[in-house]
Amino acid sequence: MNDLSDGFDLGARLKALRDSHGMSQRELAKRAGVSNAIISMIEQNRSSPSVGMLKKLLDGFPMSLAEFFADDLKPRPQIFFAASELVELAGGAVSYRQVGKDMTGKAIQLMHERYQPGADTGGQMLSHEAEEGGVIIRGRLEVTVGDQVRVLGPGDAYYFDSRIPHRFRNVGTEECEVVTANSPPSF
Amino acid sequence: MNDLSDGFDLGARLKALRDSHGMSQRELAKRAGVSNAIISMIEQNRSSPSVGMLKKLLDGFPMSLAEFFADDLKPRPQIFFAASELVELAGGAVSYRQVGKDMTGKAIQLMHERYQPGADTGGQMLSHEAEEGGVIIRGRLEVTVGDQVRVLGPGDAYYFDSRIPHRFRNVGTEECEVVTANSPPSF
DNA sequence: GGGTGTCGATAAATATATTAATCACATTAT
DNA sequence: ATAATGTGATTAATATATTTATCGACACCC
Repeated sequence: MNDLSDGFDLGARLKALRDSHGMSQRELAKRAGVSNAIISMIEQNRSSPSVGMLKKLLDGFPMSLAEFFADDLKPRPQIFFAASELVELAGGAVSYRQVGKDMTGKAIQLMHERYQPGADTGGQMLSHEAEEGGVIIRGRLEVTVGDQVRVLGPGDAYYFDSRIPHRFRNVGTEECEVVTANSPPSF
Repeated sequence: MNDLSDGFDLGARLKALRDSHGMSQRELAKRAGVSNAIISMIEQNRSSPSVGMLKKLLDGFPMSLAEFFADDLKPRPQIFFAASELVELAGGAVSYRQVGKDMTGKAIQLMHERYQPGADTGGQMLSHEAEEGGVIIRGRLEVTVGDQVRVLGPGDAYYFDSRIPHRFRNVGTEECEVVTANSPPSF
C-alpha cells in the first residue's frame, strides 16, 4: 500500500524544504502544531497529508501552498557571462542583450537593454503570459501599462503582469539603459 | 467539527471550478475515480481532502495542483516605483533595494543592490529554492557559486540555481552596483 | 396522475491519516 | 565507558476521510 504517489514526490519535496531550513522533524512539528510522527510518515510517502495538514506544515516555514506546488526548477549550465557573451536578440534602435542562450527550462529571462533616443518597442502594445520588471540605469524611459503611463529615470523601477498590454519608449535625449527580468521567459 | 478551514475556502473553490466546467458532482466523481459523496463533503468543507484526493479531482478537469493554488494570493499590483520607493532590505555594507513591498504571489524579486568596497554576503554560503541572475552595472563583484569563482565587471552577468551554495563580494575599490532577479522571491 | 432520470445531501461501514508513546541509532559530555 | 541528549522511524490507539447505499427534491416525459 506504499507509493501513494501524488504524481510528484511530495515527501522528498517536504524533506528538502525542511532540510534547507535546517529544521528537525520535531522542530517543524512543534511549529506546525502536529506530531513529529506524521512528518516522518509523510516524508516517506507513507501518508498523504490532507490539504489542511500540509497548510499547517508550510505555515511553519513560512511558505504558501501556491509556492509549494510551484513548478519545479530545472538544471542549469552556464553561470558566468561576460558582457560580450550576452546574446543580442533584436539589435535595432532597441538592443536586447540576454543573459544566457537557451531559456527553455529557466525561471527568469534576464536582459540588459539599451534604447536609442526616441526608440520604442513598436506601435502595437505587447502582451504575453508572464510577469516582468525592470530597473532604469541611465536615461529616461516612458513606460505604458494598460491605461497608465509614467516616465522613469535612473534608479526608478517597474513591475507588472505582462498580460496587461504594455510599451516602452525612450523619451530622453541620451541612450537609455535598463536591466529587465521576465518570468517565465517570453521571447 | 465543521469549519476545518484551510485558510481559504477550498470547498467553494472546487465547486466554482466544477461549475465553470458545467460538470455535476457525479460526473466529476466518475472522471476522478472517486465517490460523489466525498465531493459533496469537500465542497461543504465538511472534509479536508488529502493531497492525493485533490490531485485525482483536479486530474478530471484537467488542472495541476500548482494551478489550483496559483491564484490564492492576488495582491494589488503597484506598477511604477520611484527610486526612493524601492524598499531597503538589509541596509549595511550591502544594500538590497527591492522593487515592490510584498513579494508573496509575485514571480520575480527584482532588486537594485549596492556593495561597499570589501562588503560581502557573509561568511557562510547562501542556499535557497530558486533561480537567480544579475547584471553588474558598476564596480567589480566576485561571484562564488559552488566551487566556481569569478570576478565580474560592468556589463557582465551571472545566472544559476540558488540551491547551489553561493556568495557575493565586492573586490574592487569603488562601490559595486548590481541589478538582480530572483524567481521565486527568496527573502 | 405515475414513471424515470438527475441532482446534491446524508448515515453507517470501512479505509486511512494522525496522535501519543515508544524504539533504535547516532553524537556529545561527563 | 556511560549517561544524556538529539535524530528519524515505528507501533497501537484514536480521529478523520472516504465509500457504499440511500434519501428527498426537482425536472421532464408519457
